Amino acid sequence: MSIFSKLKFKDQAFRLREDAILDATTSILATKGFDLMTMDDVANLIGISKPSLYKHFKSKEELVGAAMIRLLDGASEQLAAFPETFSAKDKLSALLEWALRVRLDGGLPFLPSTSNAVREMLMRNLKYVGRVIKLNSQLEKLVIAAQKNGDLSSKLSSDVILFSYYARSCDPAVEYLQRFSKMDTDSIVENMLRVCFQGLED
Amino acid sequence: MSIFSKLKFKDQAFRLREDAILDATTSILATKGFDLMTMDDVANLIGISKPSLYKHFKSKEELVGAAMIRLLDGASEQLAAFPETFSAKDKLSALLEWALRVRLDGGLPFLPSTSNAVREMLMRNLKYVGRVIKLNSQLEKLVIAAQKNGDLSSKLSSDVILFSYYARSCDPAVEYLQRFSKMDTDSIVENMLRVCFQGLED
DNA sequence: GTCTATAGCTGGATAGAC
DNA sequence: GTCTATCCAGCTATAGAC
Repeated sequence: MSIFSKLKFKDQAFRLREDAILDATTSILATKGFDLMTMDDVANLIGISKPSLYKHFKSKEELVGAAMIRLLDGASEQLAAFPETFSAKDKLSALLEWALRVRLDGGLPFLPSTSNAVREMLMRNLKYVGRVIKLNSQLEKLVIAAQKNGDLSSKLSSDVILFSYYARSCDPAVEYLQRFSKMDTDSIVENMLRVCFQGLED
Repeated sequence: MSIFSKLKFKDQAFRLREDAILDATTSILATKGFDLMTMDDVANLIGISKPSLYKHFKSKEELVGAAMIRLLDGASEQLAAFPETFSAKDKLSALLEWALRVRLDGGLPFLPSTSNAVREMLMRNLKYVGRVIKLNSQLEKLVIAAQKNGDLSSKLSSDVILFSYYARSCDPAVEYLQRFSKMDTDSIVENMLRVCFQGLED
């Protein structure tokens, strides 16, 4: 028992600390973005020194990659947990709602939407790319199924729908509404979903 | 004549060079973003030295501010040039189309959408803020008029519509479609406009 | 006004003591 | 594994020669 439990305990503590590091990283990424986030920021926020941080993640790229992977895994979990009674469009809507709430709660947007450099960096991270491909193929199937149902427009190609769907998960209108209007979280989410699926007309 | 024309000539050459600098700045901003754009990048692209660049713009912030101001002025010009036969919604649609085409042609997105730091920097630029306020008030009036017409939804607050409209002008789906699909510029614009106003359903 | 050269600073990453 | 101290590259901005 002794050795194994000790290892296990160490491993647990290690994982807990890594999770704390990723929490800090996520929070800073969400506010400052990749370029302005420094390793000192992360280390200071959790009260360790920079070299200690580098014992856990050997580069800034790897650290950010790990945070993004955790986010994608969260999305996959959500998707898997939706009841089978949900239609394809229900699932897409519910997942977008989850992503918007994560962001409104100080979390990350899915996509490094503006920065080519960040996207390219992530695309060199095989683990991350694997997660993206898996999630993307699931969502693509949902889009196509919803189009067959008539729940999403058949006048649009599935590419257009899928990319626009991704874009809504990191729509800057969310932050503008949070900052400049008096709307509460639920109203913002409700309105963003409506705009996504019904558009600005009607 | 001599003195005046000489001054005028110098002034003209100066303006031409400034325009070239702003073109270079715009192009680099569009690809690398603010944080990764260096003053060396700008100077090298137009073949002058960095100190010469600083003779024209006394800081990176001022340079980027000037580029953004020129962009906003372009938008205002467009808006003023639309025929009076256009409805409020026609104008909003045509202006969004113009913005999307500018971006597809390698230009800047309107908003520093992701980066708080860039937005805050711009908000310290009074000239820029003045342009934003002016354009915003024009667009707000158009939105409200279009809602009265029934051309835009009255179930949404004008804030939600306006912020979502801004967001569409820097929608990352544009770049994704340009990069990963085989669609041509006109099709991308057409689809983006449709998604903006009609949404993903229908 | 244009350049070369450099100051001054910041941030990613590491050496080496404990 | 943790820290202090430091290296080194790259960037903004400027001094000073021509």
